[in-house]
Amino acid sequence: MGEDRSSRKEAIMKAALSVFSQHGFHAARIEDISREAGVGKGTIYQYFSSKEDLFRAMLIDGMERYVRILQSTVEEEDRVRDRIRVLFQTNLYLARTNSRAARVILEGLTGLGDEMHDWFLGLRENILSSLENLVREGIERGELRPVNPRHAAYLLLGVLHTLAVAGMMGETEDETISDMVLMGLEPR
Amino acid sequence: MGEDRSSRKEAIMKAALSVFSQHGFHAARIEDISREAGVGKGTIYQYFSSKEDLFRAMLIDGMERYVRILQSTVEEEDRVRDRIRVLFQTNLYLARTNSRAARVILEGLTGLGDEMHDWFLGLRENILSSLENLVREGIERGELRPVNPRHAAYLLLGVLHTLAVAGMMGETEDETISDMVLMGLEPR
Amino acid sequence: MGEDRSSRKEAIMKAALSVFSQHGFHAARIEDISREAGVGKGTIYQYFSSKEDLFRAMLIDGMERYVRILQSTVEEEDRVRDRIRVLFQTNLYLARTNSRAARVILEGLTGLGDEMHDWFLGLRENILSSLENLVREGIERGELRPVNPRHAAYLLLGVLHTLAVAGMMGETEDETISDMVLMGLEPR
Amino acid sequence: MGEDRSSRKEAIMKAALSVFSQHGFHAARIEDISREAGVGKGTIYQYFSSKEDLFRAMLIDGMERYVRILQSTVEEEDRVRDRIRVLFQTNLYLARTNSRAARVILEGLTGLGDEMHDWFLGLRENILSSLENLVREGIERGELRPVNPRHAAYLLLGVLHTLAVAGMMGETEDETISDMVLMGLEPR
DNA sequence: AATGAATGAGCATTCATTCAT
DNA sequence: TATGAATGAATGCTCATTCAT
Repeated sequence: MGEDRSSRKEAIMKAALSVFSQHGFHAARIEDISREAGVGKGTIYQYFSSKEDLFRAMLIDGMERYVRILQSTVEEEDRVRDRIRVLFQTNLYLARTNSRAARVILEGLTGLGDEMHDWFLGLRENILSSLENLVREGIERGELRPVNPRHAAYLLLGVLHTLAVAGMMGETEDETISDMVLMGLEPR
Repeated sequence: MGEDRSSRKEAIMKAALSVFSQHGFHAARIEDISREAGVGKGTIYQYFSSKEDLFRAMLIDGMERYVRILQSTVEEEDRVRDRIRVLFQTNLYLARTNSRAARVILEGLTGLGDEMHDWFLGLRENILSSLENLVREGIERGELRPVNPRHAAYLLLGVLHTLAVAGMMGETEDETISDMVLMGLEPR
Repeated sequence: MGEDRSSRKEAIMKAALSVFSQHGFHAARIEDISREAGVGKGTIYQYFSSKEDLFRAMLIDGMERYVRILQSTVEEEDRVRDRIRVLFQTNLYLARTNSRAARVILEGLTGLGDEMHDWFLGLRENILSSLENLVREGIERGELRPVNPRHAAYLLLGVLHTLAVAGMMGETEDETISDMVLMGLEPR
Repeated sequence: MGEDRSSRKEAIMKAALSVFSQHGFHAARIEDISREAGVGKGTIYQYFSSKEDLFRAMLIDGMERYVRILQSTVEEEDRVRDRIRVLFQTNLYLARTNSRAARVILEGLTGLGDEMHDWFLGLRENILSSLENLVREGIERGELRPVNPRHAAYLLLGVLHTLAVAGMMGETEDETISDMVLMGLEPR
């Protein structure tokens, strides 16, 4: 029964991602989400207190999945430079294959109240910390030039973002960009 | 008379920027814009055919101003590396001082039809070309390492975007990022 | 349940007839209809897709009721001349007692698109055919002079219309008109 | 100058007839009328106090023209039966060639206040009186059977109306109807 | 718990009318 | 007198949310 609840909630969130991605927050209709989820309209309100609440939950869930995928990918590599490289690649790949979702996530910040804004800043800070640690480790191992780790983390995040936008836009960049960035970071 | 028309239209667009920035497209109400512009509700429809038309006009106008400011700033510098540096600085400064506007512009891409999407891609392509030319010139002058100019342009745009988001978020990055990027591009 | 739906739809159409009759199509407000029907504004849109759709449905329903009443009245008489006489009488009676409804129905033809226009022509043709058959039967039975049945049907419809307008206007004609018409049709 | 005023007013009423005929009262826009009349929007309010006032004036003017044409046609004939015959013919012809105008006049009665309703009843009464006199004269001359003149007038008006609707609908009746009516009225 | 019929707040847009020029 | 830019009242329709079943 707890299973049922859980799976039903997930079905709704999945449908929400689909519908919000296609129409954006305001144009998406609760009824469409309920139909896509295969539940009644009222049922959604058993799991989420409002449309906005559902959007928040979906956004948070989506982002956390996204970050988790990136993390797991990174952990498979040993050398820091390879980690950065697969980070870029996977990021681009995900953005390409989920361009609609990526777009609605980018949109998600506006008009959704300070609570979300703060949550987003927190998530961003987490990612920056991870990247910072990655750079610091690279420096310690001698794989990267001794730059300011915080600033390098910003640079990496920026490129991640750019590649996401590029993927979203349907552009097919190869990995030369990451090479250039790494060149700026590598020793010598 | 042409002046009056013109100034009234500008007043409306200015008010639109303000209101759209605060609430986003859907939550913004025409009546609020008209009040802020100091005109009647109906007057807006003398200059713009719909809420969406007004939003589009405001977005295009805002972006063109933004790009024009960046261009004029760049032209004041002589060396390519300095141009890139002021480009980053000005971009960050503008994003910081117009964070609300920057946010609505970033949001602007979603859900506004293919016409806008195409216009945006066109603008993006223009900017990329300019950056590409900048890099090419830098390479010719020996100021930059002989990288693929197109890819370098992508990198630069990405950093511009990132800095804009950083500025938008109220973060106060210094210019170390641009230094790192430039290190990745500089000869040797 | 089907009952509930049905009765609610009927309540709305009844209220629509009342309100449209009082103010005409454009001046009638959906909110007034919903109030008179005792339902919420939105409920109307569960049963009818637009104000115009509601008007059409009401018009068609009203006309069909009207025609049905006339038909049932006619069928109670045996002789053709008596049928024509009760046709005129009932028509005048209905127009008198439903003058507002009659007016909005007469108005209904204007500005409602070709679909309605075609529907109306079809209804008119049906009525003309019935009248034509009535005249033909009268001729065969020797009750009427051998006139062109089609043209006689036109004449009868014309008088029906006139009497309807007269009834609508509150005038109280007696049946002398039908006598005159019948005189024009009777043998010899 | 008085001429100018007069001709300008006529131009506006002519344009009003055209535009009201095409769209009906509510859907017609003052601006379209002013454009078609070749005057400024405000100018209309120098001659008419409101849209409704203009509609009234146009309706009255149109009906009076209509009646005047019918009268002049009738006066050209000598025998009563021929007068009735040309009355039917001209009426049908006018309705055919001015079907749009005929339609808006038929529509005109609804929702325009009691003042118009009264005016219309008065006009109708005038026409009925004329027809009544015509019938009376026909009886005195022995051209018509000694029927109740008032009731015969009703019959004639009814046929006029029917023929008008038929003409409006684009139907092409010949004059058999008038023959039938006359048969009902002729002596013996 | 699940449903979906019912609800009504909310808003873009139109257009008759005014009035400064 | 003529104009048309400016105005804002008025209303059809949508859709998030509720609640009786």
